[in-house]
Amino acid sequence: MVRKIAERGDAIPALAEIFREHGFAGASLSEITKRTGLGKGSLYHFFPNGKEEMAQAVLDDVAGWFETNVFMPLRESEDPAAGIDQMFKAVIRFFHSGRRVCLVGTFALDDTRDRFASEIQSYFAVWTRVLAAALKRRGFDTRAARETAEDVVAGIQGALVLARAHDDSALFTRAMKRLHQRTKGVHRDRP
Amino acid sequence: MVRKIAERGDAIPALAEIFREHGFAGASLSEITKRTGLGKGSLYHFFPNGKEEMAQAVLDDVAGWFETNVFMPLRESEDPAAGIDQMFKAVIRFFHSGRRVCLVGTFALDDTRDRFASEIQSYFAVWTRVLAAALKRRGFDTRAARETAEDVVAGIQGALVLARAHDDSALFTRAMKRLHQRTKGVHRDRP
DNA sequence: CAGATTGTGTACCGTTCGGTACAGATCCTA
DNA sequence: TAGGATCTGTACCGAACGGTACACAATCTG
Repeated sequence: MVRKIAERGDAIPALAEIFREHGFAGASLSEITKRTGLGKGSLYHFFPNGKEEMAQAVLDDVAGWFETNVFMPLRESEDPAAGIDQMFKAVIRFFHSGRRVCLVGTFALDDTRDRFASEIQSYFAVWTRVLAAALKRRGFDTRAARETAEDVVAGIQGALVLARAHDDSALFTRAMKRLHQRTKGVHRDRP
Repeated sequence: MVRKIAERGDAIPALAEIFREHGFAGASLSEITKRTGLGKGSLYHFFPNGKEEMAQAVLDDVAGWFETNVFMPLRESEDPAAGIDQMFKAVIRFFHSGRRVCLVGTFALDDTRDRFASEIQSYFAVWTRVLAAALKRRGFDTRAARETAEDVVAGIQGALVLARAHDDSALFTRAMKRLHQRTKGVHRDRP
């Protein structure tokens, strides 16, 4: 009757999706048991601190994914342009071309932020910092690199909001293309 | 014992703030009664359909504010640059320099969007459209106007996310300055 | 195979949830 | 000042909430 198959990590993708869809407050235990396939017993065995610990685990998982697939390429690519290319590829893949929302952004907007302030803060801070460094290596001066990095990270978050508001993933990919272009230096709005 | 002072509209600013802070799911009736000062009786007298109707009223109110303070200036200013100036002034004021979150953006991100899909969609659609028209009048060609408008609206939403993540309103005002600059035409990232 | 460790289902806890019912207070109109 | 319309506090509802307790099953270790 009992399945011993489950590991803690197996639940995390489902948990992530639930928090993305409903936010922290809206993610109910009943939905969590349903979608993870884990009963309350297992859930509280793996996450003794309940929902908060589940969300924490998801945030860690996201941070790890970004570290590997976004930050590391930005830091370690010999050619900074290649690192930035990889960043955009990874972002488009991770957010399912705008059909998937940013969990950290969602948490940042409501009072959930207070529970996970440092994780949320560092997610964006690290992203902005490593992107700015890559832009600098690419020839941007310090100030322009920092500003452009901020604009790009904000632009991605904003594009996710708009894409979801319009239920239009093409909007997202178009926005990514333009942001990518901006990382290449002088940019004209009026051709 | 009973105060007859209350009008439906009096509750809306408090309701808006509550939904901004907690999202739709997280906004509990107990907090709503506390912060509006209205008992359940009054609340359900003014909003027979409960929370959903309260949120609807708040969305209408926001739409009205933007119509007056953002969209109308963009549409009707003789000088489109002046209209855009007014837009940024209004946005900075409305969002309290980034200390206040966008209610519509918050709703857009989680499953609350499904309840208010058309209101959310049209908020962003109208904004983008009237801004693009102003940019066109300012000399942008059709395509650049549309793209820049999309980038600016997304940029504002993203800046709100980042400002709140970092609890840093200066980040928001800086971002607004740069977005404003972009509405003035050719733009350089690498000076 | 014994015994600890790990994982799981179920019943249950008190609390809070959104929402309803309704008597009565207050206000508006005439 | 009468009487209807509008507003409000309170008591209450069933359901769902997050979380706990615990017996027991599966697995791992020796």
